[in-house]
Amino acid sequence: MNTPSLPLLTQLNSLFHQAMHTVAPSERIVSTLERPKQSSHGDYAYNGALQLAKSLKLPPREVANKIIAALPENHLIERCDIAGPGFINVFVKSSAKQQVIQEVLKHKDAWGNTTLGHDRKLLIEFVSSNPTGPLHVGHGRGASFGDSLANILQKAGFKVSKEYYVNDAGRQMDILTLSTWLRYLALFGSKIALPSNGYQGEYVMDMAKLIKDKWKDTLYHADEFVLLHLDAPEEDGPEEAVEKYMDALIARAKFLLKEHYESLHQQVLALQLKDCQEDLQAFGVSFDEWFSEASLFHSGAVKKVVEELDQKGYLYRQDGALWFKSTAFGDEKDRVVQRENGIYTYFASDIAYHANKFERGFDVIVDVWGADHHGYIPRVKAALSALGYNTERLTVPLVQFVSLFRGGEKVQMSTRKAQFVTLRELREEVGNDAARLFYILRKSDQHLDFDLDLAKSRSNDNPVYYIQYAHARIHSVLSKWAGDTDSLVKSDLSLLNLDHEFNLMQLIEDYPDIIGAAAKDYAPHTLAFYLKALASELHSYYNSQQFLVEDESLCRARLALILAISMVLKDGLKLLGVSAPLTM
RNA sequence: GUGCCCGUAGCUCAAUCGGAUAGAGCACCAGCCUUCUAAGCUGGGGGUUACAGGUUCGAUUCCUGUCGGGCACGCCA
Repeated sequence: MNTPSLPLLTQLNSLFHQAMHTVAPSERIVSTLERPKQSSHGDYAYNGALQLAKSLKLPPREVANKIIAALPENHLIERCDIAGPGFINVFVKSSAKQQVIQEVLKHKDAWGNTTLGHDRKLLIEFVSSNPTGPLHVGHGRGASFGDSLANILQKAGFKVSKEYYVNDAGRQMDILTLSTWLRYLALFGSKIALPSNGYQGEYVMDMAKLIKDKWKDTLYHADEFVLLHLDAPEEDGPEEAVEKYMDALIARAKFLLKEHYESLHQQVLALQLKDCQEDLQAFGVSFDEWFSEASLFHSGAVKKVVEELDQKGYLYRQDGALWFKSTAFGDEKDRVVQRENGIYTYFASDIAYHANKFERGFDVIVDVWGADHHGYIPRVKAALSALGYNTERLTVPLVQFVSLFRGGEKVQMSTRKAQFVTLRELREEVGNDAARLFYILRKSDQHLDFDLDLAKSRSNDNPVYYIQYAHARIHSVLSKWAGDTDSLVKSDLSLLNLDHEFNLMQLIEDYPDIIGAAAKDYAPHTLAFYLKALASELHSYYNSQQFLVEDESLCRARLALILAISMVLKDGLKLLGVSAPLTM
């Protein structure tokens, strides 16, 4: 029966599925219809005959004939041609193509929703930068990618939770706390230099000032007490000595500050987290959960998960440390979970964290990581396998590095010297919309060359404006028309028979499949390219035809089409975190 | 040295998880505003998909090797 709310492609696939079943009841061919590259090859092409030919021991073109003959009665297909080695080229009736406009106008921003996810619970973790300093442009890519992907997955029918893993335990936080304290002491005239492996950024001094304002001299200790029996290593000395000196300073801070150390630690963490949250919020990125690493220690989850691995016989002791036999699960070498000094490694808390993700009942778990962490994946999966979890439910899309270009020159960045461009600076320079879009304009696992000049340019070279302009143009026309847009759903769509118009109908017809493909491949860039193509076709149509024509029926039909396009543009941009202005 | 990723037009990148004649944008050349926004449109030239084999009806896509580039190889996170 006719079910108009199903996308055209779904209905056609169903017809061919039935035909295939008639021709070869025992075969299970999963071929689906595709858009051919050339329009002369029909609106859709089917390659099922090619796939079936071998097992039926018949020429493909003959099989194609049988399939066509077996197609059920329908009002969608105009005709089928057999072409090339045995493709079936399907030509769809105009009325079936025009129908999509009404569908979009009826469903509005629900057009494109798919049931791919089947309401499965999905957890996506991204950014998860150490709260030890401002987010930089690399984190921005992870934020843009993760948030856009989360939106797309949600539209594709998953129940999505977004999570940020806060590394609030461990040595890095201690180093930040100490760095802040030394800067604080300097405000009282201290001469102690910040070690080279401390945090050098200006934000550390800002925190120091803030803490001095708040706590006055509560945390002050004279240099001779801070440095008692401690010798600062030479500036270009061995790295090991510098690390040792840092640990000694941290121990000294804990000793001198007593319970105040923990307060300072908490204060520093809170300030950094707040900064990070505000930054991301302004970037249009929000999270459902900020998951604390420290909570895994406090709850005993880390200890528990290590004990469980031990009970299952996957741990052994060597050189004083506790090792996990990850080689038993395909990893290159075994990994330490507890150091000789009794402290758990980051790996240990990460096992506990991922076990926790599984225990919370997510069907699909997505970790968005920087590509430099790719070597870390096998050991996490190994540990989860050892604990009995199905690691096929965990996927780890990798996000590659970002290089900034200004005036054709690469902008030099160095974490060591704290010479990195922050996400905040980038947003201020190019704006949120350009930043969000440029980040996902490349496949995530490819290096990204971010052209700052292009992102700022108000020209046709800039894809952000190009897409937004298409949306604004449509609304400019609609506001000039000044009619009731809700009434356009009743337009006579059979009047739309130009090539441009059919091209546009085809594009908005494809929107659900684009969402599905982007969700399946974890590839938001697919959506960005689609929106560029849709904007391009709209601009082309705009230049070739007048919309506000005297013939009222034709005028309303064309307005219905462009209104539908504006809805898809707006929805797609929203998924990517980009605004859709009504005027520009 | 070992593992993972990548190599497509002069440049930046796509290519519907093996499909038909590999596509866009930039740059270059030639055109389009007394008409709904020219932040736009129309037309043109440009390729041995790094290289060599293999798998099959069919390969940019899958396999092997070579060359070239990136990343990772800690009791760091």
